[in-house]
Amino acid sequence: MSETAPSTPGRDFIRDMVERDLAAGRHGGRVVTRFPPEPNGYLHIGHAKSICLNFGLALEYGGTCHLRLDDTNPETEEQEYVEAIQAGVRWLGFDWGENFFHASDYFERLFDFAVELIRRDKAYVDSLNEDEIRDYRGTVTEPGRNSPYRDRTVAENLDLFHRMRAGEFADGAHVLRAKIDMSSPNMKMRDPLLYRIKRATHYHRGDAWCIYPFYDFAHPLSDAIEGITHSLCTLEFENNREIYDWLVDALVESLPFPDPPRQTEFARLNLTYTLMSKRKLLELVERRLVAGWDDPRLPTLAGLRRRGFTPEAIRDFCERIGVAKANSTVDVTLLEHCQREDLNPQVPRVLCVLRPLKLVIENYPEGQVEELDAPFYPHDVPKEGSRKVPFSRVLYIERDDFAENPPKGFHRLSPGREVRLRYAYFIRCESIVKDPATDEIVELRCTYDPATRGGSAPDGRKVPGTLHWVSAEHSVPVEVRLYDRLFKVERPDLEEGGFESVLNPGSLETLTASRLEPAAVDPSLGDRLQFERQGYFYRAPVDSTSGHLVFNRIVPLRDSWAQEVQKQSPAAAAPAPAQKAKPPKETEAKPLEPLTAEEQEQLEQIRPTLLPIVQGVLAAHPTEVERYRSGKTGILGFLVAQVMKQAGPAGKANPKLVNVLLTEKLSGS
RNA sequence: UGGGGCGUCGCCAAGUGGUAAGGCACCAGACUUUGGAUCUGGCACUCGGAGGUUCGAAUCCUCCCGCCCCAACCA
Repeated sequence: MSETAPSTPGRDFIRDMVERDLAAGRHGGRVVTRFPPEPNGYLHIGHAKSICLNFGLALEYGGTCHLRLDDTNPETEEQEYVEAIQAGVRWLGFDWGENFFHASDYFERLFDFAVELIRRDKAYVDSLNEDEIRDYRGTVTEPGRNSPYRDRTVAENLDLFHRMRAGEFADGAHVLRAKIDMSSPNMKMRDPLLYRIKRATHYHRGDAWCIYPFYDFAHPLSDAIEGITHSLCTLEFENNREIYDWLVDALVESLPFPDPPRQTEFARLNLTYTLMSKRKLLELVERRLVAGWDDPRLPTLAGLRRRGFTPEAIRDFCERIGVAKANSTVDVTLLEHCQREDLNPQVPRVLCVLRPLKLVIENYPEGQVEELDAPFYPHDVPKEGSRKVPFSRVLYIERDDFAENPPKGFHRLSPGREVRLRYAYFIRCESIVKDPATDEIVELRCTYDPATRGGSAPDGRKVPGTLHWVSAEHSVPVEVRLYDRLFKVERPDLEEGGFESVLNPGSLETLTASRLEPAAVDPSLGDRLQFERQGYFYRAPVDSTSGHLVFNRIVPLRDSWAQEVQKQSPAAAAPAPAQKAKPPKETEAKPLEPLTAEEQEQLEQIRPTLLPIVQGVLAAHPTEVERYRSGKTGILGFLVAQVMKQAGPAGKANPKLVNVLLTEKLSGS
């Protein structure tokens, strides 16, 4: 793992639990976790949360974390996914060492566990068909009924189960079920299915088996086989925990470790403006709504990686979102923030004009070229390095940086206005050249001030803004892909008409005429660069060819001018902020119950002992006293606590009397 | 509706009987050769609601409300 991996993870209920278990000596002091994906899809940032949690826990407590493929359903699983999963975990920066496992490698042992269960009369072969099983299960409000096959003898069940394995029956003819309780209020406990007959080639086991265990059976027992101590999963498995415990407890004597693993659930990650369910991601891929599992607009690890996100940023993000049990949707701006924070202090700044507008400097000699010094890092990034940027008579600037009729607050170029070209000269716009046919601005005619070389004026005059630019002749053409959120709404999954209706048509904008300063072509600068005033970009390795450079925008820079423009647009101004005028709540503390005569007497008795303490506390906490007097009366509780502490062992002082005394002193001098 | 969970700022999230942390977002200002970064300040008199217990409640008790999960031979 890279050394930038966070070393001070946040506190959460899971780490609290692990520490309690460690303190109690459970599991012989071991901490063993696992990340158990099913190889039926690509990993996404929601999995990253789980990976960071499981591997992070192991790292923090000197334990290990296993990577285990939960491959019990041959129909949906593929080797391609296995490799993508391994690549994803490794890319994130985690190492499973020797601990790479397949649940399907445990099939023989799992079969033996099932036989053991049958011998104990805790499992039976059921011969109801699928519909009947559903029917017998009952509903959430009505109990289920026992299957007519539920009372088969142990011998009969043993025989049938072995013959299921031997392939004597058709798919679906029989299943193995746990014998628990068909009237359990927990639907999951109504004799859950343990094994089904399914003739399908397994990507890892081939045709070795024609019966396959279900998740509810395979998962807890795989955990037990591996000596997992803490089995962490997401909230939707809460109801399955009862089976988990039932199984590991039922088979505890046959298990390799004395303390069985226990399952703990936490909330899965949701992110705004995207989708996180494997099913919907698959749909996007299969319907070609995106270019593939690694489409840079997708929240898949493959997509984020191809987009240019860094594992450091993703780990930081996973740490900041915390781990809890409340369903939540994290604002994607937090992810973007983490990515900027990671890149800001380390990547070189270069100049790239995304949408070029030609600019001719009329008083600059034709054919002249100057090499201007430009540092790679701004003053606030403590890194060294610079390059030469060629300056000439014909340049390109960003189209957005010129306005014929500048709106209020516009700091850039407009007719007659002077601005600075970054690291170069002050220029003034003298005239505009338009295409007579379309009226489109095709060229700007400017003059420069030779005295401002480097970007500052000897006479100290100021300029409203600084623009990035490139020399037309020396810059190199590049393709730039501007990625934006895939959906137009925060919660596409909640959309009535399906997520397709809210796809953002502008989620990918491909710019083919962008121009990059020549020095930035050098690959030794690194794969990630900041294009000044635009954002962080990634020299996309899979999309670039030797003669054709492609840059992906990872994340734009914050843009307060764009926000200003937003605010000024009439569309944005429409929704009047419904100011929730909450009437000030009457919070006057209910008056303290008057002291009884007895209490009054007590007070007088104890006053001499308590008074010095009260005064001491008051003197020791002048700011609190000040805040109390300015209306923050809640602090009284804090002051009472201080007096109580000093008054000696609990119970010595009557808090009510302390309260009275304190209030008296506070309202007095 | 039976069962299992969860409700603390716009979004996450600490806090578990004694002053409602922090981050993102947002707002204002300073600084600035990136409208970036940085810095400063502002952002919950109150914790889903109502009662109760207590000197003192987001924390304990009671009732209520809302949201999520469970009736695949998926995981």
